[in-house]
Amino acid sequence: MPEAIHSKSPQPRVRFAPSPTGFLHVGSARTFIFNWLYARHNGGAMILRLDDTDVERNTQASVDSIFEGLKWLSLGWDKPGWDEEYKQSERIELHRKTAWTIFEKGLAYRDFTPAHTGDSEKSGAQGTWLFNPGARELSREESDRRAAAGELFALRFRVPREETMWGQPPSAVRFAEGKLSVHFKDAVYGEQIKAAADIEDFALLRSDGMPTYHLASCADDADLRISHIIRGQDHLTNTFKHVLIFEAAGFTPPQFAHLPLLVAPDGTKLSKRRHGPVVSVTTYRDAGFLPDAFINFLCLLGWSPKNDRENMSLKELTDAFSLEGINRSNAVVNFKESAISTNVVIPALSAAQGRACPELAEGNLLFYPEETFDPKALWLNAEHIRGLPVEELSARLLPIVRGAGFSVDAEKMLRITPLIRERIKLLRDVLTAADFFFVDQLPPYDPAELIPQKGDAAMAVKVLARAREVLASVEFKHDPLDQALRAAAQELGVKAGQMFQPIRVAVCGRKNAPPLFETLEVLGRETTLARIGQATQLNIT
RNA sequence: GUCCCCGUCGUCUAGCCUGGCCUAGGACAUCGCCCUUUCACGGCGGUAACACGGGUUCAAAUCCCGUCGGGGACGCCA
Repeated sequence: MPEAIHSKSPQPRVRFAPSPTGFLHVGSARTFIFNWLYARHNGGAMILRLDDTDVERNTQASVDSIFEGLKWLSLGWDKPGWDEEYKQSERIELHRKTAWTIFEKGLAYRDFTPAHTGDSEKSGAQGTWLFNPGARELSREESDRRAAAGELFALRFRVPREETMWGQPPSAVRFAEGKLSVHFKDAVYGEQIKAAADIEDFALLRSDGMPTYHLASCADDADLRISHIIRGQDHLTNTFKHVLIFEAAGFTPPQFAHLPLLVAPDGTKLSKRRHGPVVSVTTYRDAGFLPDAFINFLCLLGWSPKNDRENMSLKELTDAFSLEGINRSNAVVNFKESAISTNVVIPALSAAQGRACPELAEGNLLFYPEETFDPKALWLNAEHIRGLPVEELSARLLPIVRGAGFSVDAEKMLRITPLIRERIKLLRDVLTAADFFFVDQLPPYDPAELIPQKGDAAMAVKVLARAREVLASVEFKHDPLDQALRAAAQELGVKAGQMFQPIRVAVCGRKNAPPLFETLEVLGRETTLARIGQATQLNIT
């Protein structure tokens, strides 16, 4: 895609800047989606940048996981290119340059105080700390001398403490009623004001010379000419610091839009550590969510088109999206807390199928029960599944069926698909909804299931015997089957339902299944007769 | 602790800015009925919310103040 954006251009440039310290979770995914939607709706550009300045915690596995998640979403991005990203770790010189520019203006200073040893780490309740005593007042000469002598220091931002500090204060810094304050306007949360006395002298460079997140982020956003920063609300208070950095470095701060947080049912924000794979994007993928359904679901958390529309395509979402539709209160992703710990029960699936699935039986695959997912996400996914053309749905189902160890050809799958389309919420449900189409031998079932409603064992035997005769000669097409079986029911003096039930159980191995005639049609005469034959051998009581 | 943000059915939300049309609308979930060869889909209906307390006003979910509750940020992490 050609670089056609000028700095004065009205076209927005947004970015998604995850830090690779874990898998991509649903909260980050939503941030990505909102940025993408904003860019697409306004004909702007979307940039991907890895904020990887934390060498301690970054892992390649995280990078891979993030890409895996984004790839599944299939939305893509514009810069630096598809499957490419900016890496903060490769732009450190730019960050340093920005820091020293601020320093030269006298808006940052060297702090030679040794780094915190980490004893008061957990408390997080320092509250009133603003700067280390003595560090701020150090003369430039003294500062230069100690630095030249090789003393370690952190570079700190000199947050304005008195009116005269900034010679010509930018509009973001105001003085009123004896108090200095920092201002910015958030597209979602409105006018934001914070007293400078409540902002500590945060670090720009660490004593090892590495930039901090605040510095790197702002320097990059300015350099990449980001016009709108759309991110989680957990950054709302940090934004005052960012505004200060932008102004001190001589940049115009971009527009900000903070998103309400996605929280767990207990109200706390989603955490990779606490909630684990339950909040991972790949978990949704593996369970059989359609990317567009997942996107649709996430969009509805914290944003509304305000017209009661819920089931929306990507195109509709793009057309409808606007920052004005974002609300301010946190949204709960309604998974069951119990799902967090019940994620290693794959044998249950095989058992339900009554068949050993080579891969699954190993017990290595994780299985997430339905409660892992928000009911609304499940419903939306089912809606999207029903909205898919049969060919496409079938093509998506095929690899799942094969992956579970069954062999089906595409043609048969295409005939099965319409029969289960309205009966599955997740793509993986194909394994439990259509299993009897795939196996040669039906798993054992309770013979009592063969007994029809308001009937007895004798009726089941009678029905099965007659069905066998009828099905031996009738054409295996919906209408002829329908007529023949109904006629047989009448002959036997049983209700249609009482006729169909034993047959259904005999061929499907259970009571709940797709419509009978369509099922028989796909199964074919041979399999049908074999299964009914087997049923008649059972001891029905 | 300090600062910031938020508070409408169980959940996601509309309404709030520009008070009256709100005896608060929709969706999911849940319950019941209908359709029906089972299940599902679909249709119809039910239960269910303006956190609380004061103001302002003829009139407040909507405006103001307070209380309580929840969340977030306060690091040489991001």
